[in-house]
Amino acid sequence: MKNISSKTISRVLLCVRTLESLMREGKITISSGGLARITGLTDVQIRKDISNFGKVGIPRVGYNIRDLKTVLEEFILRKNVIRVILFGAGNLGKAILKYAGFGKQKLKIVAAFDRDKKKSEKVINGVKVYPFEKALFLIKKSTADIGVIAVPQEASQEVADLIVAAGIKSIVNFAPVSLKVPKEVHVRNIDLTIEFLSAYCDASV
Amino acid sequence: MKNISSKTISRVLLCVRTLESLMREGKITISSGGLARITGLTDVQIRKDISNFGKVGIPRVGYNIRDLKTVLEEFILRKNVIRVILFGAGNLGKAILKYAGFGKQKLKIVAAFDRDKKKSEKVINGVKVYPFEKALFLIKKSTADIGVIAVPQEASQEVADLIVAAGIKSIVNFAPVSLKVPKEVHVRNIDLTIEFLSAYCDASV
DNA sequence: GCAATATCGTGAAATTTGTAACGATTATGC
DNA sequence: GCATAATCGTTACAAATTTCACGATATTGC
Ligand SMILES: NC(=O)c1ccc[n+]([C@@H]2O[C@H](COP(=O)([O-])OP(=O)(O)OC[C@H]3O[C@@H](n4cnc5c(N)ncnc54)[C@H](O)[C@@H]3O)[C@@H](O)[C@H]2O)c1
Ligand SMILES: NC(=O)c1ccc[n+]([C@@H]2O[C@H](COP(=O)([O-])OP(=O)(O)OC[C@H]3O[C@@H](n4cnc5c(N)ncnc54)[C@H](O)[C@@H]3O)[C@@H](O)[C@H]2O)c1
Repeated sequence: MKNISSKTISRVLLCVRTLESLMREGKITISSGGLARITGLTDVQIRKDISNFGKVGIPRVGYNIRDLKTVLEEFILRKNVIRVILFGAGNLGKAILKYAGFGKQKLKIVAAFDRDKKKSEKVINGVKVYPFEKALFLIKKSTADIGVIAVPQEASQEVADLIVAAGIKSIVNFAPVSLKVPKEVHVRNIDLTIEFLSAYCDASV
Repeated sequence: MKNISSKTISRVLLCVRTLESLMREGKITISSGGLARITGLTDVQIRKDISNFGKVGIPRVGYNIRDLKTVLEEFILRKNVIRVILFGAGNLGKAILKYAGFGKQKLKIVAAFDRDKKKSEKVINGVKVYPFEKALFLIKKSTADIGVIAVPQEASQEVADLIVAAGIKSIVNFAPVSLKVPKEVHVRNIDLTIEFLSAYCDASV
């Protein structure tokens, strides 16, 4: 398969989300132009992204929504359940644990860890919060696909090291710190401060 | 001034965050190579980004941390306080309200709104949560720079329309919905589902 | 059945973004 | 003071990404 760029992946996931929403509305087909109007992407971009995965469209008709969703998901997700492990059950971690929307997609939070005894040993929205000390042992037994870091910045590198040691290859990092990880491990940083400031700057600069 | 791309802005904000951290450590100067090692960017990219804003560096020495930070902030932030208005004081909204880190940067949450009577009329971390009905009136009086949407997806377009009506030009949208806004309004979408899935796909596809 | 038309898929052109190379400049050590 | 070395700023080059243009194809209406 061709190398799919990170930008393409984000756009395709946006399309998948939109296709799901169209399915819920009972729609059967959608054109690249229609998807473009909803998502804010361009029609050509959508067709080109889709063309990475084969020929799914029907000229003069567009795409069958269910088929397109299936094809896109098969190529980029390729698993029915993507297993997430969460570090830090503080303000942000709890919001993530309580969010029902992940399950509707293929994301499943399989465990959470917190160093604070008052927070661990609880169950939030069906997910058990374990004490941090047990993390390495438990993670190694149950392979996870993604590690999410929602701990204070001082602890974030230590947690990243543990995630790497457990053999997990994807990290989502909410701490405002640039993590050091081996190059085969992929980190996606979400620093909300930077996101907010970028939103402001993009509009004003 | 030249047109600064959105990517440059994100990188510069990352550098500013790093410079702050270096200042706290008591460092005085840093080279582009040093910044590159910490941030994961490349030294050339950093020098090129900085060159958008003038000549701040000293050959053979690098950059004075305080000076560089000042120059970068002056050019891209240009305000001492960036005022944020938050919609939705649910799980995510509360996490945002309780986060102390925004204030250390120049972000200030000036008001929050929630439709649920049980949540409004409270004060969280010094920020008052108002009932949603009062939003348009209150926002128009106190101009804000950014509107943050942390309401359920059904309500997100309605809230976006209100933010637009209040004359705010930047939106950060956490709802998994593509908003319709006039083209002069800038939307930054943060769909955590897509972020998590992207992190997984980037590492595996 | 056939012309008309909407839409797909795609190679080529244009634009944007990132990289490499290198002269210019300043501190350091002798 | 002068050679040396580190680092900046910038120009030229390369790679990635987006946009354009258009041929191919399936449906619709007559
Ligand atoms: N809340 C926000 O809106 C927000 C915004 C921007 C950035 N962040 C960043 O996200 C991270 C989490 O923020 P928060 O507001 O949830 O903080 P928080 O203090 O509410 O929660 C952090 C949790 O991590 C736990 N913890 C500490 N060390 C740990 C370890 N080694 N392993 C497991 N758990 C550990 C703490 O006990 C605590 O429960 C921070 O790095 C913060 O800078 C948060
Ligand atoms: N929590 C997460 O980790 C997470 C993850 C991904 C996406 N999201 C998205 O973020 C948004 C918020 O998520 P949440 O978990 O905080 O949901 P939540 O249900 O906990 O909170 C939503 C809040 O918005 C309020 N609200 C409803 N309509 C409103 C209106 N018109 N104006 C003001 N307030 C209104 C509700 O009363 C509620 O308090 C949702 O769109 C969700 O899909 C959240």
